[in-house]
Amino acid sequence: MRISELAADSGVPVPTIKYYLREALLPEGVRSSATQAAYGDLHLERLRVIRALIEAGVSISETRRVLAALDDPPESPHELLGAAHAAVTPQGEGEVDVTEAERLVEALGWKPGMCDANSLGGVARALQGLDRAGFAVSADIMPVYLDAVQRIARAEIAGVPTESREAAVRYVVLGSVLVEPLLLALRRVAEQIASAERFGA
Amino acid sequence: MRISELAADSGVPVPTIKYYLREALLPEGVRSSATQAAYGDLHLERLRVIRALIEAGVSISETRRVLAALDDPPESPHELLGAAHAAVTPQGEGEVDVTEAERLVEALGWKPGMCDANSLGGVARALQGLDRAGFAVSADIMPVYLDAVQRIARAEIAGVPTESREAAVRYVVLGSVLVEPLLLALRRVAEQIASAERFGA
DNA sequence: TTCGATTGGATAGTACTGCTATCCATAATG
DNA sequence: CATTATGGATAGCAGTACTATCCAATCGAA
Repeated sequence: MRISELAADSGVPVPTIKYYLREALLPEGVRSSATQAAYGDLHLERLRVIRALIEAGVSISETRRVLAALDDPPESPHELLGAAHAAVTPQGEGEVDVTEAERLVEALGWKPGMCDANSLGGVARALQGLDRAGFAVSADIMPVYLDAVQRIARAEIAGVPTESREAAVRYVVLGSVLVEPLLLALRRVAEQIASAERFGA
Repeated sequence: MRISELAADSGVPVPTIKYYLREALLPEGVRSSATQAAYGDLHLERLRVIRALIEAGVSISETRRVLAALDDPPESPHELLGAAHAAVTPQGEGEVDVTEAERLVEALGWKPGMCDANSLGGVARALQGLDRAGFAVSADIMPVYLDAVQRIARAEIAGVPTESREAAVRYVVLGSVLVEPLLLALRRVAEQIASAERFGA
């Protein structure tokens, strides 16, 4: 497959594909001469993953890290999850106090060292953002959040396919990243429905 | 309070405050002369909300719409929620097929017209993104997602304060937007814990 | 009252991101 | 042999969130 066919099949313009090649999101094709390279179905598939990640709001550099995790799977699925999360979790600038976050996630069975520092920092930064806006999450609702994310996470992790490592890699990396917009969108719809139920349409 | 005090108290540099004034995120102070204006605690509070929204990844124009919803609350809390969601829901470029999304959210008690088209479109676009990446959400997990977001939404809507309209406005607008990073961060931590439980630390 | 500092207002510049356009020598193709 | 496509390089562009500079007016301390 030549680059123009790859562009036609994927719907991504040739200059953009060249850009992804430059940015090392897409591996180079097999060179057959100085002005020719052949691309295969793997390139097409990879291109679709790239587009999905970028449209989901993942930046180029994060996408590169996610793809690196896909290409170079660590030993255990657990480390893989960490790599995928590290690739995509926004790492905040300043220091944050994680003690509140630690206290919170103890309800999930958390113990020190059980998850990477940056993920915990993400919780801490989210709490900080709410706090600085003067918004307090009520004590009634936080347990609901914790219970809900625990149900989600357990079902997701229980569903990790074990027969093939490649399948597990795909599942964990894409699942943790690409499902985020789905969950947020579903929450919005659910809020509107619950609101209609309570306040009337 | 002068602009320099506002900057000192909020931690936001003066040129940035000027920028927010230009962008109409922050209302002007009370002018006492051609080169003097007084800012009050409302400005300080507003500034904190602006920073929280922007740090949560909300763009300037979305922030402006969220603040407009805060300032100009519609009749019912239900419409308010719609306004907040419309302000902050990314509206995709192309057309999407929402029939799959409709079918999905019927499990939440959804009926035609029960939520605004763009929120449903958000679900459809998220599904499309997953699909194009070749990632299928398993039939076992989707019900867990639906159940989890429904629990979350019901608890949130049940907690809407009714005694004061202003409190309800704050709750709905900030709650729907600023809690998003918290939920995503909690999910990541919960996934890591569930993963550690299943695969060993 | 004088003089440096501050303010509002305007305008322009910056850094970054995700492309997009153009050019070129080379090489495949009809 | 003329047309077209390719890889590679470089430059440009549009959008976003600031940041910097300048100015005349005015405040406020000496």
